[in-house]
Amino acid sequence: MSVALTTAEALTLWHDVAFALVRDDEPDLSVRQVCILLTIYLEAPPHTVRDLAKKLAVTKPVITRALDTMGKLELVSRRRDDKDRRNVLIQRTVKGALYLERLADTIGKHAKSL
Amino acid sequence: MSVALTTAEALTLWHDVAFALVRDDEPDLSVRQVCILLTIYLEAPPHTVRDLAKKLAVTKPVITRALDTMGKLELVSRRRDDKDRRNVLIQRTVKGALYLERLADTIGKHAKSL
DNA sequence: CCAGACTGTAACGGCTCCGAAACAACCATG
DNA sequence: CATGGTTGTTTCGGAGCCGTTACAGTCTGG
Repeated sequence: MSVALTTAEALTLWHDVAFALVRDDEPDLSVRQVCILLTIYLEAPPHTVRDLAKKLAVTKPVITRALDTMGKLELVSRRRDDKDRRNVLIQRTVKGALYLERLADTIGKHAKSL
Repeated sequence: MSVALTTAEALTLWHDVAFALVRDDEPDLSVRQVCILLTIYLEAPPHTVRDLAKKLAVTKPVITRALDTMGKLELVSRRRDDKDRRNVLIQRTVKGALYLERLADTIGKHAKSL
């Protein structure tokens, strides 16, 4: 699928979704955090801190802290890798999946009404 | 125009754009700030602090501070209203227009390659 | 078995943001 | 004019995120 958007359409879409996120009750995630969350849910597992840091071109502590916060929100969970106990495997959660489904809904709804 | 997106498409689009924003050299704007900036550029002037606060359902200091930061980045400028000197009129700038044009490009590019 | 390389994490300092409340400048109505 | 209501801003305390650096646990190859 290929979608052509005018400048105004693209900006209106972005505005509407950002607006929905701000008005939402959910605590605001930073752009970085959303990016991390989406990477976890869109790309195939397994995900480690190192891999995510490399993919997003940020330092490892950024990933650790983002996992801390999103872990508290139960959008994501962590587990030690039994094969190599240095590794931490990042896993999806039901809440995280629902959160992103709602986000996709919001985006889709506003794209449809452009 | 009406654009239908699957869940995966919507999330991929959001991820790609967020990723581009994170990797960008520009200082990251928060979701709130982008929302304010887009409101200023998409809706018809004049814009006042009070109006923006009401539209986005945030307190006035949030707007003031966002204007401070974005003002430093020259994405937006302020001027006293001569008709009513209590008011501050928020104005667009060349840099701000260019910033949003680039954002629209990024969105459009990734929408096209869905 | 142990030195070195690799994991993820904690600690530090700096910056930004937030909401509530207090504030200063300004208008308008009597 | 004075007073009450309007505007935007500042201040305060608290919280979050960031990058750098330093750390603790784990593997691995000689």
